[in-house]
Amino acid sequence: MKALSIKDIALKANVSITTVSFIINGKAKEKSISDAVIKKVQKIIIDSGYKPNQIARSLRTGNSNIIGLIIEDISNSFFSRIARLIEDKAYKKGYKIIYSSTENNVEKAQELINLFKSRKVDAYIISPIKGIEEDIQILMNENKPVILFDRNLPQLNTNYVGANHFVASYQAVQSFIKNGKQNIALVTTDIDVQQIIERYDGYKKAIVDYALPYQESLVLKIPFNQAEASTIKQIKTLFKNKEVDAVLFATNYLAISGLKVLKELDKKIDENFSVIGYDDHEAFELHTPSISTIQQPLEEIAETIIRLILAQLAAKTKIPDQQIIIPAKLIIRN
Amino acid sequence: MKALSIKDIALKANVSITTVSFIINGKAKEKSISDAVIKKVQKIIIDSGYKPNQIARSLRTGNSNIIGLIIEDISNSFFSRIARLIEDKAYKKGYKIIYSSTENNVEKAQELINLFKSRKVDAYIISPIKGIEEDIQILMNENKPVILFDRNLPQLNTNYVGANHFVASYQAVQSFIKNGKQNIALVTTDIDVQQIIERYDGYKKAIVDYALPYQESLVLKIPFNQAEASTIKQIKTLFKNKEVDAVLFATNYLAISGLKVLKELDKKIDENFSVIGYDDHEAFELHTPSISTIQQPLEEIAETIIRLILAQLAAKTKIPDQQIIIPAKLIIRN
DNA sequence: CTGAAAGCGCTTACAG
DNA sequence: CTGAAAGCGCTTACAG
Repeated sequence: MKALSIKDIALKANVSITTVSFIINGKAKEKSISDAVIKKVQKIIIDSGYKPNQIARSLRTGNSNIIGLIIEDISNSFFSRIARLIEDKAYKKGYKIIYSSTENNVEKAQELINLFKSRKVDAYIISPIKGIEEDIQILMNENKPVILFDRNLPQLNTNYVGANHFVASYQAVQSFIKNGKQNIALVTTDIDVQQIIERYDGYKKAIVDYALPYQESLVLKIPFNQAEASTIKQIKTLFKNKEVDAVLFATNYLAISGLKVLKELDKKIDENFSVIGYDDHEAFELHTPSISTIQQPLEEIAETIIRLILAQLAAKTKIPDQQIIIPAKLIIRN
Repeated sequence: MKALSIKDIALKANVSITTVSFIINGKAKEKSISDAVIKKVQKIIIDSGYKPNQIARSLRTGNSNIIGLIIEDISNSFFSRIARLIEDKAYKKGYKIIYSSTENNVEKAQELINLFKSRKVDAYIISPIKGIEEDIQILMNENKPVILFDRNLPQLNTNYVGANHFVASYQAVQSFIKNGKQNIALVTTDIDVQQIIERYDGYKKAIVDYALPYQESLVLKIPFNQAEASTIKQIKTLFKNKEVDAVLFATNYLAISGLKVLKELDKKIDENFSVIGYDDHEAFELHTPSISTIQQPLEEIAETIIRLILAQLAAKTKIPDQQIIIPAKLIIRN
């Protein structure tokens, strides 16, 4: 059973396909098609259940009403929540999302960009990784709207939407210090991206500002993509260091691993040992005791991304790129 | 800067676009193109960075190498994990995924199916909802591969991959009973889909088989899509019923809400009060005490879905639909 | 007020 | 061993 085409509709209605096309695209008035013809054609379209072939339309017009979303890992709740919000908002404006996970792998990210390019996506929302600067620059040269989020690539002059990680982690450490903590650890990843480096910088700056000794041994950089068992082992070693009286985790999954370690070690979170997580996670609030965390304003980030994208898509000429930094919020739970 | 087309490559290589097309599609040998020409054209393609326009290819061939994934909500970790696994496996076979969330809304699901249709996706993976039987039947009539997962639509004779929820919830209740529980509650949703009904049926059957009184008042059917605050209120009322000594939650998010209630009420999970969750969640293991749960074998489900899809896509003729029921696992943590 | 025709970038049956 | 041409289903400049 072959799908109907615009030709079939034109035939049934005894008009040209031009006329049908104008009516479908709401240009009937503008092209002064008679009301009678409009009515007739619309009825036939509805009765027959005809749906225009978007592929043909894309080939002709060069755009697709699809926005490509490239993220690190859809199964990470930070990304899946953002994806859902972006999807909702895009959908309301008539755009669909194609997404894919890079797994933090440069080759996969490049392939994805090429793939999206060959599918003629109208715009790109990318949580980028180091090493794809050039590919992104090419997109920009082709005048495609590109919005980076979560992570920025400082070499690039793109649109960027992200949280202020430096300030957030500074404040987290500050709150530890104000509660009398002296040996504050940071558990972070070894990936070399700005938003992770900022978290480290904020941590270090707070330590220094408050005249605490900076101790290299309290900073644990977990290799990205390693099995959780190894991560747990490394964190365990850190926690066995009796000095540590507070820990800031730089990502939610590291915090989860850390909490598992605490559970295994039967080490309590109390006035002698404090924990702050990142990006929030349902497990944080439920944990006994509840875990304080740094929350990125997901709704606001998604909203801003879509706003920028739509502005770019609507603009006839290139609008200046914007770097939008949104404050993250330290949620103290105890 | 316009993208290169096959014409540009043909021009540069001084051959016809037919020849270039054959080479791109690996039909050069079969069409006995000379090695010299193949080499020359391939070099030009690589040097120029030419990528075929997939939109044009799709229009011509009628397929897209895209699989449409329609789920309830990507931000639910059950779905985002499945999505990630499906994406990985599909990607390895050269297929991309477009996904979208239905939010359990029939109109949105219908729109999505139409949208995917108009984009000529090659196959559909759908976590369906009641009310789209007809739309799915139409896809099947058009001979498009369709795999339902998570939820089945019994009226339809489609491929289906899902866990055995009846047995799983039966076993959960059985384990409560063996531990001497007498007043076992079920917190479930009011959505009228098979996989939820099965969980209820398994619960009830176990109660009856073990000659416990079935108590309507211990079954809480939470309206889908209501604000969590209302859910919490309803669960709170249930828990204040002093009789309840065990609870089975039929979904992970209901269990999360339930755990929040227990925390608020300061009600302990111990030998007097047991809890089993569903679908697992990182918070379950971390919880104090750890929460037992029914785990669906995500990897196996994703693997099976992709296997069925690829078999269908490879088949010249329609292969019989299969209903594959995979056992779920009761994970006891305490 | 409406239509014939070109063209988007491919694939492939047919011809030589 | 290789190419000219039709056609996938649309949109739109042009003509009347």
